[in-house]
Amino acid sequence: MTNSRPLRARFAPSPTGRLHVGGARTALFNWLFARHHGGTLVLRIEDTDQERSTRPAEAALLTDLQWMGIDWDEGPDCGGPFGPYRQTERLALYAEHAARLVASGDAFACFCTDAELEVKRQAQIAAGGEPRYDGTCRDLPAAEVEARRNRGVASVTRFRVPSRPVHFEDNVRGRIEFGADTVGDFVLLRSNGLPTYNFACVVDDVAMQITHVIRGEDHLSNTLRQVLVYETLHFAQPVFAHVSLILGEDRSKLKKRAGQEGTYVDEYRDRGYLPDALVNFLALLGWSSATGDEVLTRERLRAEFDLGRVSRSPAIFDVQKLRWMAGEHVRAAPVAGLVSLAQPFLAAAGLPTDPLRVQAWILAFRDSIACLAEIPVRVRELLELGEPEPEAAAALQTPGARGLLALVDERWGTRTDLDGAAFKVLLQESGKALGLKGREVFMPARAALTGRIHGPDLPLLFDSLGAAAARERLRLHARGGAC
RNA sequence: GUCCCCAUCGUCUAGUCUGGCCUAGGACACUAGAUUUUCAAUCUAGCGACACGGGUUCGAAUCCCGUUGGGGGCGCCA
Repeated sequence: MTNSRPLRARFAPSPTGRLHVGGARTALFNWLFARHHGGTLVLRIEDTDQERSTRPAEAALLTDLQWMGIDWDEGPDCGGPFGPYRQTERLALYAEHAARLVASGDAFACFCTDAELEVKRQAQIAAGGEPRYDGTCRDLPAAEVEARRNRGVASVTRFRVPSRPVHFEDNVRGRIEFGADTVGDFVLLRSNGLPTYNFACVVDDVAMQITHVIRGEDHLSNTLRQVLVYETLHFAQPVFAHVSLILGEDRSKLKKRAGQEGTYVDEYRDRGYLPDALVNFLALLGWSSATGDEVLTRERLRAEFDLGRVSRSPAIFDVQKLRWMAGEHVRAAPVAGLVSLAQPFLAAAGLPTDPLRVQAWILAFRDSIACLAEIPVRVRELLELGEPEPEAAAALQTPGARGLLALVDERWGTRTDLDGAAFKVLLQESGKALGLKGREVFMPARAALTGRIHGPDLPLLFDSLGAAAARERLRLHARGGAC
């Protein structure tokens, strides 16, 4: 169902909690799609659940999206020609359409209570059937409706579901068909006057002239209901695209409830992952580049994104692969950028943040980290020199080790211009003078400097430590020094 | 239970629409080797999959049917 209207996509979260990776992926696909085609992206807040929606959650949502580099053209914060963009601020619109449906006989008042409905549902399930509204109030005479209203009995407005099969075209799945009578009459307006999701969603997508609805597969059966509403209201339907879900390691839907570690976007921000890395990883969950490449910049993602390459089967969120990809992005990032991103993490850990030192640390550790929160951990390990590990102690006991360190110290003399590269030269020359092999000179030096036998390149380590600290540690083990 | 969706290495996937180029390609992880002063990074190699059963066809991972398995929905949540 292509049309020539200008392309408008939307992301419509409910502000009921933190943004989780599934929602983030949906937002990302919409963003990628809109930006790829030069269309408009709308951010709509679906806050009709007053119990659970909060303003702080909404603010957090925007923060998370912005951190990911997902921007929108119309939304609650920036307005737009089809606002307002919070559903609770559009109630008159829903009421109006609901009234139209009631007037045409396509909707009716229902006085059943929650408790009554729940009992019926349980009975239907027990009887081995599908739980659904049984039509109790479907054909109440107008006078009876009036009478109950006058008595002050609470009511909801239900959609009179027509008894006919429904089908729609899905951009990633093809034709989807539902037989007649697969759903019962569903609620349009609650007793408190607020619309339900399936109603508000249709009214708004139409009012906001949305042309493409890209959302999770969990909405497939909602789309059935929504299409019914589109049809009876004679609204033009958008193109639907249902993206498969992201599953947890237990293969079940990644729920908003407290789940496994790493299911919320803010966790990645807090850990100092590069947003482009998360974006890259999420994009590859259910989509792939035609080139087969996997480590992709945001620009390439945007240039190559294509709904036709979105996969139908669900994907499990593989934290291990995300960590690898995050590391790739760290290695590809400009050092200056990493320095400023690392500074807050160092400051929070009470560590120095002067740019030159931070740069030395970045250079030393960037090959082995996935996120910036790992920097202070590594720096602390480096700065806090404890007892040498057994292997390091052994390296310091090798014949010539202490003599070497002493010679280095002696040749170092009063020079103050020593950096990592110069230190390496000094080491090598001293070793040569004593007839030592590469390993015999580097291992004792490493052991003296860090108390360990593994770690980054020695010159990088030297610069990370600073000449003064390095020399101090060297002298500790030079000649007959204590252990 | 019922409706809908899905089904390729442990995981993400290419290939499926437009059957043959697929004795199924890549990536993560894992294993081994190379390289390096060590670790990491990097490079090379190895391991490893078309869920099953029927069709259709000269030929099927690709099309059809069934089975099984997995997921999602079935709310005055979204």
